[in-house]
Amino acid sequence: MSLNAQPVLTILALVPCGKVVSYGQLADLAGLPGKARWVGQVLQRQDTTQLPWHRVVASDGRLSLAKGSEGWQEQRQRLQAEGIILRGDRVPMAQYRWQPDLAALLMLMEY
DNA sequence: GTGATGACAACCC
DNA sequence: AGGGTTGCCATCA
Repeated sequence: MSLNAQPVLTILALVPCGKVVSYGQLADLAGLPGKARWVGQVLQRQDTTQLPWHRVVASDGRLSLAKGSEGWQEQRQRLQAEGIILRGDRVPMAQYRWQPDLAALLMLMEY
């Protein structure tokens, strides 16, 4: 049986504007520790047009798309549009990493 | 079953 | 900072 991407998509939808999460962090929050790469596959396959897909970056703050590619540029632009200031080609994770608050955690327990 | 692939991550020079 | 290595794991050919 293949894994269910729903939890990942559900949690991604909770990431607030101006904040980002890493693939591994998203996997952890979805109750799938160690499946960071799989999260990447999900974002690539699913229709993310209604989700904040651009708020998912690598653990070191880089955008996991070919540097200079179309998608890379769009993600970069979207992040900046939310007030995120990139340093070089990276997002300063210490400053912008999303830390779910109590309210968010309670929401996660609902589904 | 097996090997290759990738929108990952943690190390180690 | 930049580059290479290793571990990881679902998919797919």
